[in-house]
Amino acid sequence: MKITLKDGSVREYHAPLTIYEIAADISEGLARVACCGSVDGAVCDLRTLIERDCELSILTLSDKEGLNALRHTVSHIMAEAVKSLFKDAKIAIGPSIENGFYYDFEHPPFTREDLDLIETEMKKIIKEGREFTRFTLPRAEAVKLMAEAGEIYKVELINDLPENAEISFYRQGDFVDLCAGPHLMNAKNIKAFKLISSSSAYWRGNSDNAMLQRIYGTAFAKKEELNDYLDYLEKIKLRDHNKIGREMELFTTADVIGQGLPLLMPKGARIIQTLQRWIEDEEDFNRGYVRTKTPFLAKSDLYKLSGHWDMYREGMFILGDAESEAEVLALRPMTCPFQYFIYKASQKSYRDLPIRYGETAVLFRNEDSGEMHGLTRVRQFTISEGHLIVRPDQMDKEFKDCLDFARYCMRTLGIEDEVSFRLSKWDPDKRDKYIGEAEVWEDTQNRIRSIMLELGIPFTEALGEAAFYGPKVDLQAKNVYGKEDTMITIQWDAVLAERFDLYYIDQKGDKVRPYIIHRTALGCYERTLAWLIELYEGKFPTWLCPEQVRVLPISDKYEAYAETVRTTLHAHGVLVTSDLRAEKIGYKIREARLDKIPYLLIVGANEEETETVSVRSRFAGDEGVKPLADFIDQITQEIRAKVIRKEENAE
RNA sequence: GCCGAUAUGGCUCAAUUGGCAGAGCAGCUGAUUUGUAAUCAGCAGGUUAUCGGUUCGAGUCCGAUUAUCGGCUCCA
Repeated sequence: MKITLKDGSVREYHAPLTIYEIAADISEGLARVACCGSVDGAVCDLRTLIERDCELSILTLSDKEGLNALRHTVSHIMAEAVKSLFKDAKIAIGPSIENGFYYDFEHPPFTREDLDLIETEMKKIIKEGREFTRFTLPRAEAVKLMAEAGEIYKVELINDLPENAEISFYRQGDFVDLCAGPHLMNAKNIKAFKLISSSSAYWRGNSDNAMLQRIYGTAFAKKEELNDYLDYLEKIKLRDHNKIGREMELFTTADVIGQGLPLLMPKGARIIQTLQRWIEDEEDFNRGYVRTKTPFLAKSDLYKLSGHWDMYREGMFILGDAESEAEVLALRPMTCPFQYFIYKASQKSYRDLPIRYGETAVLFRNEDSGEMHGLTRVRQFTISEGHLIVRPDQMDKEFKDCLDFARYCMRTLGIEDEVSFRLSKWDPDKRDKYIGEAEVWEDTQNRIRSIMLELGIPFTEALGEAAFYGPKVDLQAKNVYGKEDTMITIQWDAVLAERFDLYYIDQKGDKVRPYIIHRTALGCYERTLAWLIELYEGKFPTWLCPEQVRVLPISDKYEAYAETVRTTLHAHGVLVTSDLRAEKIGYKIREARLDKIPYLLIVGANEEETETVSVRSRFAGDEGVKPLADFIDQITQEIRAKVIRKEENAE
């Protein structure tokens, strides 16, 4: 057989060999660092027997797949350690994940002390240099092996494997685990690992199932890489919007007000106001939107019509008892049906379309109590919501325009590279979660996919992430902890027009159903603010800054000019605060307190002493909306002139 | 909703086996006039999240509630 290697060279063997043996044949050093292989592009265990011609890469710790194999192996060693320390623990699953690995156990909650014990035990195991061996069993014997060991979760996994699946196990010492691999040959190569945290997780991610205990850990090729990662985890917490957003007095919460109901303080409200004015102006003056203002609540009848009553009732705040009262009101979890009734208020011609309704809408969603988090997950939020009522022939263009708008917003905020696009599809196996015909779903998803491809936007596809009425494009962003949230969503709805009996009159005089696009421009302002805080570490672009200039008076004479300085800046729309205290502390300006303010205006008694100091060198996104940098310089000149003039008059 | 943890001045944290709630920073007042992470002195600031219990006595022990955090599940 002929084996083509990564570098293009070809090796010939006459008998079947494992990947490990081939690696050893290439060089002993390669065999030592080999973690797994890639056969014709598919990741394989080193123990895989190669029997035919193929393209083979030997993957090491410098490959992503190799590092994953290492982490997966460490997770097995952790399971072994847990089993040897806590005999009653039952093992569930333990994969490698983005920055490490985890393993789920049936066991009472682990404490940090438990984790330290487990770590010590793992080091012992690694020092002993366990060999990892692989074997397979027929289904019946596999079930028997795991059942006898009392591993009920493994039995369930085996029973759920497809008919023809190979059932493989890995053994290290006395520890045997059902596993598809790949794994390292030996524990010797594990140089750097750390158990990070433990928490609970449902078996198979289903909240109806048993609650298991998950231990998260990570592993790297080298100690330094591990330490760098741990440092990074510490450092990243300093950007947490929930921490610095409160410190910066952008928002706060109060026990008596309730969970998920943050209070935006003057500075936070100012940022959101700036964003909101920008979006509304952009929509109304540049993108052909018309504004609506609709009620915060409606009768349950409306939500029954929209489908929310059946599909989303748990998520709504219902006022009154729906069981005993004939009619109850509910706070709105979205704006869609309200805007549909604005459309329906008069008969529309094909000439009227597309109609683009925009509303800065306050929405209410009754999230489960454990879900609330800072500004990213709240029970009341404000969204740049819009619904476009569109003729079928206009649909592609309008959808593209919505995408363009979303990208324009990201670009203006200077964070275009921070978002990823996701085509969120329905799950055909869960028909009860969706309304509408299967063909319509498939057809719509295909159309969105081709639009994305045509625009050359890289995207991923996600099953079961669609809205109940249609597939969508989501712009996803990660928070400092790596958790992903949807910032912006653009949804293609081919079914609700029917439900609400929306139509227009076409050229022939017939009634035709329009399509609907549900979309946000910036998503919801609270979440977007949270995300901006984290990305900019609170050091916002000047145009977004709630405090753009701080005046630091350094002269006793300043009092006389305070009014001049303030009114001049205000007249130019600059947000300015003055720190009269600075007068007393003289020149001692503490950077720690000022690094989130773009400009300091140091005002002295004369020209030499009056100047702006730019604390930061670069302001991402400033070009996008309002170039304040030059502007401030210009104003400074103006103020200097006034200050000097006033001084002359006084004399 | 589920599992775990936490809750002491504006912030960060002390308070021994249950025994007088304390410090630094921030704030205020005065002094200092010095160009970017800390000048000096003084003052003020807390019903220890809330409610209840045990006790001669509770920040500390017990229970409930509320909120916050880390996850799971769910979602913009």
